[in-house]
Amino acid sequence: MARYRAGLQTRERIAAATRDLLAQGGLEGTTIKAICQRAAIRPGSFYNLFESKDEAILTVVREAIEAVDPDPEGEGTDTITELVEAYITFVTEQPTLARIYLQIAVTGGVTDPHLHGRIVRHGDRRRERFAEALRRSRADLTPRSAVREAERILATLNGLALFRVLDDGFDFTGHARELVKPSSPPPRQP
Amino acid sequence: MARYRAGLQTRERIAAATRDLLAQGGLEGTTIKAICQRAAIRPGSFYNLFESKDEAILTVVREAIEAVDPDPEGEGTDTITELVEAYITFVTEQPTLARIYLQIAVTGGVTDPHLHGRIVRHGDRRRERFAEALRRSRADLTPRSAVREAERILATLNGLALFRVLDDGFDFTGHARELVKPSSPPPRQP
DNA sequence: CCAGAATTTGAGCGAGGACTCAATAATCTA
DNA sequence: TAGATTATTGAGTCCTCGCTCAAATTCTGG
Repeated sequence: MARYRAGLQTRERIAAATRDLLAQGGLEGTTIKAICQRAAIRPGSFYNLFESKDEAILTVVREAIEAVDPDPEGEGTDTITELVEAYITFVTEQPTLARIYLQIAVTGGVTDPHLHGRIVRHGDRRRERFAEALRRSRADLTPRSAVREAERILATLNGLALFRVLDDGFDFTGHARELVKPSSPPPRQP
Repeated sequence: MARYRAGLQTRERIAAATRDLLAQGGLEGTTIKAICQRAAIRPGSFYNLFESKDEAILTVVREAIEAVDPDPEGEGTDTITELVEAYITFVTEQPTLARIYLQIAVTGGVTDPHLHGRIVRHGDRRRERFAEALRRSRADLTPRSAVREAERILATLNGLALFRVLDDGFDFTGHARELVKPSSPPPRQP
């Protein structure tokens, strides 16, 4: 589809425009017209480089999620703390994309069966990843109980992200860090 | 607006149709056409009984928010276990409303400022309620730490509900009950 | 039963959405 | 540089959306 330099550059401009629009106005304000305006192109160019509007949006969301992955190679060396920190970064530095991420999980999961499959698979992978990280640091955990605790931690993280979406002032970071440091009381530096 | 029996009944049918559609396909799939089709009426009737599409949606949303609150009188006698059990009942017996409840938590907060206010106020009330119940059963908690733990529990509950929305088989009830019985291992009756 | 009010109908409006396509221009490869 | 491929254009299609309204029908209190 895109093979020449010009096309690849334009594709990047479109992605950037989509990213900006999503970040400032959510799904609602992200129209083809707006994307084209911001990327300084005409609709025909958009559809020469992207299959559909959804493809552009999913591209941006996937990029955002991957950009924050502490272990993109999948070496299985990441710790639970690193995984949580990655999520903290994602939620605090890309709050709107985080909202879209949750939005797609709740709404898109029901509408489109293909998207639903993607989301479920992503969730499974994520749960396994957390469970493995847990077992690496705590040998006493059985595979079963590691999965269970991974589920609890992930649920809490998502729920906390939900609060943060509603209230910018919510202490998402502090809450999330406490999750993986349950033994010691919250530190205080006077 | 609606004064005769026929009108009141139709109004209820429209609300039910809106509720079902919201749960099924989210805001996206909830169009006037779809609502009318499901309620077996024509658009004119809809607009004779509702000001706008938003009014119908807000009606359903208000119902969902109120359904999550088991003790609207606020007598201040409920325990944390009762509150969690109420949420379990809500999620498992009213999955439709539960899904809507989560959807508006993610999406509704941004678009409509009036709705945003409602959601935030609901969240504040709920957080205080959980915190007070916690303090009643555990005298050692400071007001501050009670609120903090209430936030954590509520976040986890919402996150678990999100998983449950995506996967009917997810053990929401078991997870939720473990949250308020952290000291003892899960009981087993042979 | 009847007059007035409420309810229902259904074609259709204007706006805005995603998307198309034939023609032209730009770019790369051999 | 010629030929082939890709990129860009932009007017325009088709669709669906929320919503309207005059006319017909149904309901209810007196």
